[in-house]
Amino acid sequence: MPEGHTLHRLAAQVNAVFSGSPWRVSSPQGRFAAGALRLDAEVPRHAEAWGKHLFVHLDTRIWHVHLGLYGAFSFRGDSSFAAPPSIGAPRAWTAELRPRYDDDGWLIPEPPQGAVRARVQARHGWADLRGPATCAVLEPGEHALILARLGPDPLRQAPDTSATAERERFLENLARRRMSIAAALMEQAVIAGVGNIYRAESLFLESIAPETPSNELSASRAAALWDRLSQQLRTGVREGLIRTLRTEGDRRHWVYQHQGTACLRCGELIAARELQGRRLYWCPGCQLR
DNA sequence: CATCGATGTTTAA
DNA sequence: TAAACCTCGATGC
Repeated sequence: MPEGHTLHRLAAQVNAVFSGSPWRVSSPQGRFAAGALRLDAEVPRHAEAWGKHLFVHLDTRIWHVHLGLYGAFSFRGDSSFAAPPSIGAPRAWTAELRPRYDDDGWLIPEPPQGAVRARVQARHGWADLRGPATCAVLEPGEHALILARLGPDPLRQAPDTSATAERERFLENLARRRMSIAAALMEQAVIAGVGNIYRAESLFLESIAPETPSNELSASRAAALWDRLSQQLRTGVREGLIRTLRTEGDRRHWVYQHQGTACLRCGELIAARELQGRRLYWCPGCQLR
């Protein structure tokens, strides 16, 4: 699940269950032992997402997490710990917890299962982080450096404000590149938070051929693409999954992972090919140059 | 038990 | 362009 919507959801969840109170941080796996010690000594104040990055601001330090392709947080706790089982890559379902408490009144967590890079505990529950691409305590200045390399994030813009500076930045970023629009949308410096599913689904719904050179897309179509992605990401945050297709059944996408089947709009067979190491999906009938 | 693939990114060649 | 990295669930023998 880790496209931008997942990280914004995760930030909200971390704020809901951790921000403002002391926590206990450990690294059962051991690979984040030194970092965990530094985080354990401070209070988490505020979590925020920028594109696919999560930052948790503590008193003086910042915890940086990037889930990569298959990282995930799993949450467990007693009835007052309101959290979904997992945010990130799909994880196995676990049985209901029988809460027991220590002498300080803190919930006693279960022994960690598998490779838990970081465990953060609150009084009534905890979260386990597995498989992140990045899990680090930032040095001064690193936060700003990471943000400087990110393009505009549609989820950090007020919705329904039509001509915004953020959207203008996106149009400028596209106009400056000769690569295909399909390649450009995956560049986090062009637009932050878009991944393989949103790329495929936004280009399909805007009827844009993926190989169209980024700088040949008209300003009006580029603006419509931003608005489309903005709306899709917002739906993703609201629903907790990527649904770009409204149907009665379980199908959630128009083209993503539907190669070889008939396009629901025009009947042409949906195509797929490898582009820079990722699968690209599109409808050759709807997405003409 | 082995292999593969996944909503990602960086580094090396 | 390819490989490396982070982890685990699904699939295949």
